[in-house]
Amino acid sequence: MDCCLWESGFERMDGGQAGGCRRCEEGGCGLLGPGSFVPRTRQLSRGARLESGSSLKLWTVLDGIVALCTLLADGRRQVVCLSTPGEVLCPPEEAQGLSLWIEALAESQICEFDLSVRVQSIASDATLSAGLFRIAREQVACVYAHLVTLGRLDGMERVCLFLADMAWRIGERTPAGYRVRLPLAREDIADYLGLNAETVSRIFSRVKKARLADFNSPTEYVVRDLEALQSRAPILAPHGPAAFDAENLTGKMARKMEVSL
Amino acid sequence: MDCCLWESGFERMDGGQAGGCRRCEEGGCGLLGPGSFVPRTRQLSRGARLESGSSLKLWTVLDGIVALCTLLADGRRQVVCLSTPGEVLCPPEEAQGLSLWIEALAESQICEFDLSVRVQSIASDATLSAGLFRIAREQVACVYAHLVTLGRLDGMERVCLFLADMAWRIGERTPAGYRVRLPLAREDIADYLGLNAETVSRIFSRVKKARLADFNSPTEYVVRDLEALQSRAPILAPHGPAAFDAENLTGKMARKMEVSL
DNA sequence: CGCGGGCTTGAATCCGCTCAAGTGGGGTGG
DNA sequence: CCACCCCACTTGAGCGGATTCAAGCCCGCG
Repeated sequence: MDCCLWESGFERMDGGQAGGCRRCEEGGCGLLGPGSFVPRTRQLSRGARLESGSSLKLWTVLDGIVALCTLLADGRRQVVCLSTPGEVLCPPEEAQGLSLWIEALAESQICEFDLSVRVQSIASDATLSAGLFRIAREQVACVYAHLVTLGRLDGMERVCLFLADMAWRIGERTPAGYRVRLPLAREDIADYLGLNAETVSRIFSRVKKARLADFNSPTEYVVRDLEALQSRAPILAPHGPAAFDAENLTGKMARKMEVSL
Repeated sequence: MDCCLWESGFERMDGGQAGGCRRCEEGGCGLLGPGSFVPRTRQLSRGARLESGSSLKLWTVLDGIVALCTLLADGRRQVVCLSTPGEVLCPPEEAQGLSLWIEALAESQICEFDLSVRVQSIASDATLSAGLFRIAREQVACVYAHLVTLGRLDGMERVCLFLADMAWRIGERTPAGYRVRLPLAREDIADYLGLNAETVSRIFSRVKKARLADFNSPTEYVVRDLEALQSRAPILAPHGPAAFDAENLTGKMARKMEVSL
């Protein structure tokens, strides 16, 4: 089953001939090329889990939102990273005795490639392994930023960064600003930010009071001034600048980077 | 300059013929093979920094201890990862606008490879890029564990995990237990653990009082019962099980992993 | 209409931080 | 050799932010 065939909403790269879809262009389908690996799409309902088991797998999120999760013995949970449509995941099976899994936080579709079926290809195909290296490298940079967030930012900063990041990733631009439909529960957000659900809720109220975002409902907010929100955190939103249109943003980014030195 | 020639203490893999040293066997020299890249050893005194700039570089720590650091605009610092002798580093230049650098936390020696000088090799050499993928992947697993530490463990747990991890990495086994010469300042430990120096000091005192470790001086401690120390944290020490002799540890690890599910 | 789950808000507690004072060991200069 | 200094570390007091526990609210659903 080809991920592009799964739903007609996903455009094929070449009009339907070879494998690969636009959503995967930068990810699985783009990297693995047409034909050599067989992708498989999966529909995940909220709470559903995927584990790579002992095999090396690669996933591209097509729709929804998924988390890479882990759980401690006493039930404490940590969301290690959040992935939104278009992003590629290739997580290790476990990290130092902590088992990891992919969990859908909302109804999601995901495209799966099992690389283990052709292990030699990985060792002998330079393009493929260079691509995997690139993916792993991006993941490293992303986790570093999140690690700094958990290690050094306070609650307000974490939440503002999260809201700005989500606006960039899944917000839709409207005349009133960025409108974001948040498909996450407070608990999920808390587990991502290293806080607890009540604290997240309280901080959302403060954000609202400070007019940094308007919450129309528990699952939707609008950001009028994304930069004001972003500037509340001393780190750039992980997915910000790339998704932003060029304008003078590069200059702004350079300035921020300078400051952060 | 070949890293093995730098100091006679580092044994060559093949008795001196081709490049590569034992310390690098699993890292730079082992991966890059003799001859194709020229390693360069550097002596770093405490506080010295290395930056990859725009080029892709790979470092193997030969001696001492180095940190991958970042700094926020207001001076908050976070140590993203700590590397001890034998470990390989290939960090991105920056993570979401946060610039990263390698900083020696004690007198250190490090072996550097500049991969940019032969960019095509990376794209066309499958063995090389597969090796880089493996390195990046290990780094991802390591950072995930640290991220969970910062997100969900309290001070005591973080410190116990740190002390156990260091015992495994740089402790020497003596009849009295593991003796560890800690070449780090309290501030550095704090920046690694997302705490502050005073808190680290206070928790060290608690650890001492609880007889989990004896501090002979601010820079040396002895752990009698490594397992007792380790069990204070609900995560395995990042570098623990591998450095531990086999005995029944695999069984214990399996049990822990089960529980953590 | 009642139920339940997720969200919000409040009160009390606890943990880590800030600020500040005190201690100890290594190094320098007299 | 000793006195002194300096810096890192330790320890204490008070504060503030996040958690816990608990109550109340909102909304969808049976």
